[in-house]
Amino acid sequence: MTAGAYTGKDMLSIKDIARQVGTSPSTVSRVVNGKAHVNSKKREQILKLIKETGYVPNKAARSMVLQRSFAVGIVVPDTFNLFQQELFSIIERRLESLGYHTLFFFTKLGLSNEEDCLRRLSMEKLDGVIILQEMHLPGFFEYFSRTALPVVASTCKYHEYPTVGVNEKQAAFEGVNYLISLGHKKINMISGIGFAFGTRRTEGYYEALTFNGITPDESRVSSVQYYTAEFGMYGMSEMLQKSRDFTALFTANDELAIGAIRVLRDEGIRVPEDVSVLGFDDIYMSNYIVPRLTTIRQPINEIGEQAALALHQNITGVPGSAGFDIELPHRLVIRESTAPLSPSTTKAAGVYKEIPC
Amino acid sequence: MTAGAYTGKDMLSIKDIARQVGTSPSTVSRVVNGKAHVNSKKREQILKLIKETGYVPNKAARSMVLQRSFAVGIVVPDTFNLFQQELFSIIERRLESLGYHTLFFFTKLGLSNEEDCLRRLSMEKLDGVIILQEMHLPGFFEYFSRTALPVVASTCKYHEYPTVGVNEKQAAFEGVNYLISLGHKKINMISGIGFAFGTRRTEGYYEALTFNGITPDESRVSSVQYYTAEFGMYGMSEMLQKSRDFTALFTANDELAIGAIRVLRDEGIRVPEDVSVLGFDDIYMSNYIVPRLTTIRQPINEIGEQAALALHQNITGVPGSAGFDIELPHRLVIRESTAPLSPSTTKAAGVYKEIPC
DNA sequence: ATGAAAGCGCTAACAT
DNA sequence: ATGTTAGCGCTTTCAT
Repeated sequence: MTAGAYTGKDMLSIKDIARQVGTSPSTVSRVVNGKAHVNSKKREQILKLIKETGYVPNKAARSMVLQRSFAVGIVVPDTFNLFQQELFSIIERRLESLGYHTLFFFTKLGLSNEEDCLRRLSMEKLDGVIILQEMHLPGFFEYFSRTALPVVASTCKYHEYPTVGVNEKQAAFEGVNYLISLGHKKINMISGIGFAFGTRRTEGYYEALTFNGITPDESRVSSVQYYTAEFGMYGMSEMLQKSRDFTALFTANDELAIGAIRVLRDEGIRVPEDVSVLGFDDIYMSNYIVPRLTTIRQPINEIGEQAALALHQNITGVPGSAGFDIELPHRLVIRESTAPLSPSTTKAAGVYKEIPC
Repeated sequence: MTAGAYTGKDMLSIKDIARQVGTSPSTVSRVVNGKAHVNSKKREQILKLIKETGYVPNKAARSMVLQRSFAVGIVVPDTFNLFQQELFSIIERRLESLGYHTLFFFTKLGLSNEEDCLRRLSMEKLDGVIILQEMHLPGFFEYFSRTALPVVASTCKYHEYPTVGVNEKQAAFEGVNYLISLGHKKINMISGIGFAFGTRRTEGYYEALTFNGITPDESRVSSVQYYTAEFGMYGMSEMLQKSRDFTALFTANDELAIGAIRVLRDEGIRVPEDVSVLGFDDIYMSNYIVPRLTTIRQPINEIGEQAALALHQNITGVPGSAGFDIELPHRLVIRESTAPLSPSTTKAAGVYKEIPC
């Protein structure tokens, strides 16, 4: 079998390097992997040749003997919202700097879709997995356990694996509490279905009301199918048809808020003069839209950073690093979409100071 | 060397399956790969066992003997804008359905960063590469040529490789032409540096002016560092300090437009009553912000679809498929951020009908 | 139709 | 310090 059989992938191997220097593959391997026990003159020589020829070790071969892939999987929902997209970018970069490749696993809701995802995931000998959505197929957990695969969840909780994120319920609680402190009592909420984060945020909403002696009213809460601006519009439209008797709105994420504001505007309802709107996440756009969105900020950089790091530590077995949940601080970012109840006020009052970004 | 040496990754191999069925690895391999020449009874038996045990072939091993990775790389700029993020998602999904994994390669501007990117890229025996930004390091092209790696560019042009996207210059031309048809003559532009797409769109702007007998004025054009809302704000602020004598603005992408509108608002300048704003890309958000953005739509789904498909065809060597640029139709989407020059008019006039999304 | 054997490029254990 | 050897899991001739 000669080289001619291949389609031009004339990549040179460790043997080629060894031969050209007049040494053995083992020595070259030692040099490539920065190991000791190699004559420094020979080392220089090899390094030089590697640079000249542009030799790079074949990952598949390495992967095979080392029994690892240098790749981590990241499981993301098919409904990949802006916050998750931003988070993914951060995690990906951090992982990359730690020497991993990131393999994407989009998953649609539904067991059969998850099955497909698991099948693909298990073909790779992944070094670890980061999860941005809860999976419901038992096979996942079985696979993770059986293969003792390091797993960390982020912005969601998955079995006993460590998770990094904010305390969403508490954050929502504080956000709604702020709305109440502004004088609002008739506070509606738009949430979504399918993911637990919507539920946790809704719980915070209910608790804040109860805590302040306001009787929660389920008819004030609407759950839409996806956490998108489009569905924020649907949710708001539907809500307005039922009743206009509310002065504030809390949405489970910023995209829903953006859609809701859109409908409010179209209906001639002013934000924040007539209705205050509070989002969650603080996606990049929230600071640029009209009106600038008041929202609960997740420290996305830290979350991504910590998630990547936690996984890395789990993979490399840093002692004492495994198994701990990391709760990062959220922050209420007060901008222009919320205002005191008083109908004459135009802007968010000076009681609360804007927290610098 | 017994199994106990491993860290719990007790994955079974093709040999295990073979032994349990009482046959040879070759036969199992044939079954797994759906090849002929295997007794149908034995085939069933093997298939059954595979399902029961959850056996999946080891990709690294396959990769090694097949001399391919089943992975395609996608090179994206470090400044990963919303349009590119959306496009990436689409491409990733399509590629996934074609049986590839997608490996991310973020690249910062600058030769040394590109070098690093190339080094990582060449470690994988990629089946192909999709490029969303021009690379300037000659090493890339050398590597692609030498290894005869299938490459397709999207939303950018790279050497002689096929590209899929819209005719940006023409699209910008038409957009600005629309602004002019609305009566605008004093049309400013905010573009960005670093990527050729900004240049192409700027060219279209200049040509439209010239075409309509308006003398281009370089002081009306400002180039900012990044194509983000934040820099759209910077660009607009700077512009306003120089002169308020313009009635329309064209931005090189939607995010710049969003930032520019933000500043206009803050300055009490109404959009579109005082200044019409036209974007480019039609990112998801553009249809939900206040005011809804008039913009030039790139058919993002088709672009992603075609890019993935073109690469796949190049990889599998579909005859006659290689080397052709695919130009997809753009479309001016008229929403609320543009209006006729007449200062009394509030909304985009009825001359142009809104094109349905 | 099936099995034996070679080999993909690399690393690690074992000699020397 | 360095080379030899075995083997990671798979596919693919080549026999049979």
